[in-house]
Amino acid sequence: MDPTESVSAAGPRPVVTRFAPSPTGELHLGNARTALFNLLLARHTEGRFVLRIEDTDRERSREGHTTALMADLTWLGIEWDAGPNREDERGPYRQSERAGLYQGFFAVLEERQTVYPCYCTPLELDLSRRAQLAAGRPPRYAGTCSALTAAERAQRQAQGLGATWRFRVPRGERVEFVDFVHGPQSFLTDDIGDFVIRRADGSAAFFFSNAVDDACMGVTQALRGEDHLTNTPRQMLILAALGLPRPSYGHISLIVGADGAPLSKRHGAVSVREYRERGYLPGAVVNHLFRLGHSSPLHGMLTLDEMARGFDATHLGRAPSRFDEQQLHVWQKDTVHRLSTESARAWLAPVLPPGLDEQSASAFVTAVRPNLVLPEDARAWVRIVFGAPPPLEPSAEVVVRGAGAGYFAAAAAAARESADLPAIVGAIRAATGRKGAELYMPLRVALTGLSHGPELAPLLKAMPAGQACERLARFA
RNA sequence: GCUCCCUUCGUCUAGAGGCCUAGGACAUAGCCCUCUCAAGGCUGUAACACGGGUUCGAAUCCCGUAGGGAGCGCCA
Repeated sequence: MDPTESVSAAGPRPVVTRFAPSPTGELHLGNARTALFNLLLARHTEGRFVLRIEDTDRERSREGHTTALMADLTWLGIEWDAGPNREDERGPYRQSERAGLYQGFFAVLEERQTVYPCYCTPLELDLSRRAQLAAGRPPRYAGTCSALTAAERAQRQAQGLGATWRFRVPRGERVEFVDFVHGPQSFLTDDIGDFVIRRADGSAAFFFSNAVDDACMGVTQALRGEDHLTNTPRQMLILAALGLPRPSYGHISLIVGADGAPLSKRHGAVSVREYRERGYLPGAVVNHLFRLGHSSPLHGMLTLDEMARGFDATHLGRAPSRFDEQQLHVWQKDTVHRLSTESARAWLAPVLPPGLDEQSASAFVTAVRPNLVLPEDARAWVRIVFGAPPPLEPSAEVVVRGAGAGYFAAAAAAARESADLPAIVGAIRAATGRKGAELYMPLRVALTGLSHGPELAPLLKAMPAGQACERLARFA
């Protein structure tokens, strides 16, 4: 089936996708990919992409995380049509501001008696779970409070026990749906315990708020992490009980580390922020994510628009994909090579010598950029170009000695006139008759201390006035 | 423990029973170009997790095994 086509009685509906993070931490690479794919899925047609902040857990949600999350998405170039800072009639887009709406739908469920109050304490529930696990059974809610009489409820309430509200899961039924990534799915309701949809403090729990919001916001495709796959029947049950439409669901596998284990701190950086701080560019990150768990006949660096055009939800992979930093490096290198001089200068600003004028900075950036992947790679070249004359590595020593004083006398004389490579090389050639590597290598080595590095001509131009001449004269 | 998901070159993947001697991209190796590195060009190495079926024919369908992952929360 084509998931980009959602058909209702009224005909094809425009696609609405969403990214619904909870602001309990930094934007994880896996979530960033989910956001990207949802954006692309919407943009592939003329659909809408919405950002919804799932901050119903007051203890763990922090406003700072929401701000950071949006900043990271924006940095990646992921822009939403509606969200916390772009409210419209379907909002508000923070769940913490939707309590009234949840209350309304909750009242419907209460009236239809598909929910009931549960007075079990966390301790009791924990004990029950352990006991079931120990007995080799699935740790499901035992149904202790499912058949309480009005009198029993009143009694518990009188004892001052707080109540959560559980959804009464029908017995002996089958919930089926077609996951647009994994294909047909079928679950037995008997495997699902009655679950909490309203916490003791009155707030809406995930299964409930998430499902209700998808319906209310007109979401047509819910593309999310595979960790939600087995939870989907619960949400379908809620939506069905409420008579609300459900989106079609698609679940993408999680991103794992190089060792195949779930991406975690021990793999190094896992958040978008960390990559940004290390100097990775958004285009590189996004191009890498685009290929993770998704295949496209398109090759090479793509813009978000090109990705959107080429995005194909039928080509979403089912297997977990590894986040391979080596592949990210390839995209990063490519991105760096394509930067305009101004952008490259800004990108390298943190490692450039303080107070360097714009023109010198541009010359430097132009010279070294082809050899960089990350800003830190430029540090060595900053030292070589702007610092004290670099010491010669042993092999370089040999090269310099082999060239002889006459070589460097000619070189220094020419360099005194200008930092123009052809002119300097021409003078040396005339004086020594050397050519090829014999001609160039002593020059490189005397100037940089190394036998490898960026092209000499731009490097020469990047050096402060008189620097080249000085370094060459050392060996004359 | 139970339920569910997953397994093709190093990596991302194409693959819907014969078009597969398994294709592509990146990585990698060699060569060319070249003052070195990078870039570019050319050529190469490299995979169907395993075992059984079904079939004239299986990467593809079925069963099992192994390995990985998720869910079963007053987290989302």
